Amino acid sequence: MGEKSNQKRKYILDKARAVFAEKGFKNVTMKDIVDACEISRGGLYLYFSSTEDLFLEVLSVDVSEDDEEAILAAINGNASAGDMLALFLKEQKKEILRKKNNLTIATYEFFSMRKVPASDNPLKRQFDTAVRIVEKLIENGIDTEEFYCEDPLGCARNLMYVVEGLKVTAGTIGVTEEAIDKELMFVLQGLVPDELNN
Amino acid sequence: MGEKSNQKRKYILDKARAVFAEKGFKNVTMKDIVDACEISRGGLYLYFSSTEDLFLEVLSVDVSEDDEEAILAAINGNASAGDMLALFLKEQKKEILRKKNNLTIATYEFFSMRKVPASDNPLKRQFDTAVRIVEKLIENGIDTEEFYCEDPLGCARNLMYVVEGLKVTAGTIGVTEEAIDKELMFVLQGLVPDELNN
Amino acid sequence: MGEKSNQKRKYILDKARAVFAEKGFKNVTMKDIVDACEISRGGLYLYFSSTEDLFLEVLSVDVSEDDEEAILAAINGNASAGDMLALFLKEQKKEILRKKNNLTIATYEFFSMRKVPASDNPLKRQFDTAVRIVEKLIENGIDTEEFYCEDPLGCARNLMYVVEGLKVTAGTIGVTEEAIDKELMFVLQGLVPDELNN
Amino acid sequence: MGEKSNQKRKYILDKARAVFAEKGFKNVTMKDIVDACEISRGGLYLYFSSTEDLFLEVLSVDVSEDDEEAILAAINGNASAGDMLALFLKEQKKEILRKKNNLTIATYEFFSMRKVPASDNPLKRQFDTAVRIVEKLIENGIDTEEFYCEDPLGCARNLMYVVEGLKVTAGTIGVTEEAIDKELMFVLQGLVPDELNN
DNA sequence: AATGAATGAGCCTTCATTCAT
DNA sequence: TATGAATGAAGGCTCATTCAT
Repeated sequence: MGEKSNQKRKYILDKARAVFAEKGFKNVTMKDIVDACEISRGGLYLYFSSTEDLFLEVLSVDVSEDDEEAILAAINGNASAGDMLALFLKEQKKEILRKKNNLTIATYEFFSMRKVPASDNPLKRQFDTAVRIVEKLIENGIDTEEFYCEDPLGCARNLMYVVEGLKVTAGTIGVTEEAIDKELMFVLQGLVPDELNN
Repeated sequence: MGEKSNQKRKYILDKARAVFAEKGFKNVTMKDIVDACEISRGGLYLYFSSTEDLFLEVLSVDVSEDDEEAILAAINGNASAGDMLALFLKEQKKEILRKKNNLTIATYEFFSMRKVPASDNPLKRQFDTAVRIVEKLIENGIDTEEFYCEDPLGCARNLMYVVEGLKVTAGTIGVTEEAIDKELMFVLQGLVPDELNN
Repeated sequence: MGEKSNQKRKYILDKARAVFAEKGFKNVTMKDIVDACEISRGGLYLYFSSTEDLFLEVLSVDVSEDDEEAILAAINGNASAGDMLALFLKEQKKEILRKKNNLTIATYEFFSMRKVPASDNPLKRQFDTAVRIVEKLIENGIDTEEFYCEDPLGCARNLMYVVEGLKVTAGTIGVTEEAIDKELMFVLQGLVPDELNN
Repeated sequence: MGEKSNQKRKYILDKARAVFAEKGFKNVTMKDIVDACEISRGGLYLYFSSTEDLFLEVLSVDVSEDDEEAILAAINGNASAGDMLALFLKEQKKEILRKKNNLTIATYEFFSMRKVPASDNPLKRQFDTAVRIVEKLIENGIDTEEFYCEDPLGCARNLMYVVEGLKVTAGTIGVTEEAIDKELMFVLQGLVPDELNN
């Protein structure tokens, strides 16, 4: 039972994610979810009591699944720092570009309305986690002399704000893959020791 | 009477701005505006026919008032490049921080839903304009040897993406003034000739 | 004053007639009238207090202007009975066919909703008047041996019910001019002495 | 449940019919229907999405139930032509007179507003069908020498236009049963061989 | 657990009517 | 007289939520 109902929860969250990604937050109705899941109205309420409830859960699944493992990989990894940072940025790029599965705007919509204490704010957790990962990677790179940087934390934060800016731009103005590459490259350039830049 | 009704339009737009700033775009109903303006339902429709209509007008007031003069200042200015860039960033900072009057999230919401041809997209125009201004300022700074930078355009873009990221973060997670300063400083640091950095 | 305002009343009624003819009764708003007359909202209310008021007046103008003179013509006329009946039917046909000026449907709409005492009902007055005219013409025709008919009143009523049927059909299904001719001819046929029919 | 919801559809259509009969088409709001049915606003929308939708369904129920069987009766009947025509007219009379259930005016209103291609126009179909039935009956009557008529089709059409005129008059001016009898009798009179008329 | 019909609150929009000028 | 901005009632429609089965 608990098992079965857990499976169904996951099933619903998965479908709901797609709906939020497509329509944002406010435009999504319980009916949209019901339709996407092909279950009954009453059925949905057995698992989730509102779109807010659903959205928060969708987000937390996202964070825990995606980023936790990234953290582990970053810390336990045995690849070179440069390679790992490249990998990390590739993931970010994929996230920026993915059309049909991007919760960015829905997330902005959602959190712009409610005053969530910072500690509970999954958005903040996600951002901070990413910064810490990048910082770690840069430090590793400095140790192996792949990178040069006087302020790894500042640099990590700079990178993540740029990523944030790109995400939002992608969802509104639109960005090309080339534009993203150019932007990320610009930041990375600052990490490479001068003699290697030429 | 054209005069009077024009005044009322402005009054409504002003109140509406505050509402959009507080609630974003999708969460705003005509009723919200009506309540904020303390006018009748029918009265509002005399001036604006939908929240979209309202929002676009609010935006266009914004753009024309703020940015045009900034462009002029940048081009005709006789202050030093560094001062002018500082001034520009101070404006951006004010924009990022203003709580009760920040349309960032509403704007993202709005434009994430419709496919506006890039050329018509005020968001894009605003962004591109800002980048050009910053690029120009950096180039001036290089001429006067205040700055050092090998890629003024890339640097300008980097700065504006960071600003974009900060705006969105301010509207969702929240940022402190110190955090903004730190972030902008980090970028500026990269512009200062090395010998001056110490 | 009285003179001037009387002129304006007529002007408004004339414009209103066209509007009712085009849109029926219920679909017409005071704004429609105001627009058609190119006067102000408040101005209209100085003359008429509702669309009902307007419509009733439009109708009574219609009746008095059109039919009264027809009555006179019928009674005082010196043309032959056959010619006069032909003339009368030509008028009816014009009425049935006129697209842009036909109050039939509006009238049905209007009177189907309110219980107007028969004596006040302009629709009834109009119908009865027409029947009396036709009856009179038939009787004249019998006197001059142009017509043969044992029941002039019955025949007149039959004719007018057919006209009524044609009007309504014209406004809903649509009828061609030929169809009207055929129908009216069929009725007239019954009035012509047998020997003349061949 | 398809069963149950079908029952409710019929229930609503039945109540709606009465409302349309009383108020015509344009004067009817969804709220009127809701009140008549004593269901909730939302509940009605579960079954019908507009008054147009409702009205068309009310009409189609009407047509299919009433007229189809009349056609069959007319063609397969074994009664005398005179009896059958009398029966047919009795039906028409009932239709003309029924107060609480007469869709005539509503139907006129409805179809006067939209341009329905003649072939799709149920009003036209109904009229044409009736004419054909009457024509057939007259022809039968001629065969059995009950009737005399040189133009059965013309005569049938004349009858139906009179019926149409009577319907509309009943819905607006009002007619008594006697008036209807008189009118129909007048038409029938023309069908009876002269020697029988005396 | 699951269903989906039903409810009613709430927003949208239009329009008759008023009223200060 | 004449204007037209302003109001508020009324009807349209959607949707979260409940509940009998």
